[in-house]
Amino acid sequence: MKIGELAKKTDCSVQTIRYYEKEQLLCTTQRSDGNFRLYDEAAVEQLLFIKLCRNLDLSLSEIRQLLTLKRSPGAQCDQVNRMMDTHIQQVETRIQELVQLREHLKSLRRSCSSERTIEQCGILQTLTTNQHQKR
Amino acid sequence: MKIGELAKKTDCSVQTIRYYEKEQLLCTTQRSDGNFRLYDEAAVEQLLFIKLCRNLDLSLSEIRQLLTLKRSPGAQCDQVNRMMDTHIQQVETRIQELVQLREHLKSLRRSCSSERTIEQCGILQTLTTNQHQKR
DNA sequence: GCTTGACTCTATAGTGACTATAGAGTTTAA
DNA sequence: TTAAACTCTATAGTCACTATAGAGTCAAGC
Ligand SMILES: [Zn+2]
Ligand SMILES: [Zn+2]
Ligand SMILES: [Zn+2]
Ligand SMILES: [Zn+2]
Repeated sequence: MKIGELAKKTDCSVQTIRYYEKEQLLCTTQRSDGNFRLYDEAAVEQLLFIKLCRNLDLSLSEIRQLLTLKRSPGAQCDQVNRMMDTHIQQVETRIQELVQLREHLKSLRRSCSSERTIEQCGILQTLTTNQHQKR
Repeated sequence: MKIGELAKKTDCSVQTIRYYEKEQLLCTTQRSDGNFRLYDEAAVEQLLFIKLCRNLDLSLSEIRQLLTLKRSPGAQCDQVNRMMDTHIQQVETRIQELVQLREHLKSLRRSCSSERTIEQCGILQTLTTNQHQKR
């Protein structure tokens, strides 16, 4: 199948597929006489695997590592598990940061009502006067 | 003061300051004889304002809008408030996405223990076999 | 055989918010 | 005077794409 069909089957843009090839995540083994990329079912599966990993927010470099590991079936799981643990930890950290940010934003938002002018704006005042608290 | 001193005072890198100038967030009004940028206390305050906004994850474009608003003190607060509300909503959405992602990652992680080989890896199996569930 | 349209190719630039160079010029202190 | 420390501009890199431009390929219909 040609790249357009692979794109449709995997719900992935044609440019993205070519980008993954450039990034060594998906190699095109065959080309047609007219130099068109040709793919088989294994390519569909590999691309779907990549998509699932991207949905888990794994980076392309992490996915590349996973694909390499998949090709050495005798190896131990440690590396996969460590990657997952690190990844989960990063997501956890980001959630905590965002929760704090949300509370900060909400309290800032409470310092202003719509009827005011910019001059009296609690939000801008807070953001500005904080700067003068040098002690 | 020169750019290095401004950088130290605001805990901001020299390149970032120059970048903000290029992005019209901080204009350099004066230059020395040797073409060095010169700043005053107002620049320190503006840069600190920008930093506070960045800590709130506001985009440079949003900060540019806030700076413009700050310069028209008679205007109403609506625009500021709308920006904050939108921003809070986006943070909220992102938190929910990440919480779901975390749960997904955790359940995936539970499908494997370190003693296994890649061949038996529950994580890789889940990511791979999902692809065959075409119905 | 020819045209039209849909597809594909490569190469390049853009996104956002920086960071990191290279290669030049300026200032300051010893 | 010379060395170090600073500054200047311009350019490229980061990440995971997305969007062009300009060319070539292919299949159907006339
Ligand atoms: Zn990761
Ligand atoms: Zn306000
Ligand atoms: Zn925003
Ligand atoms: Zn495993």
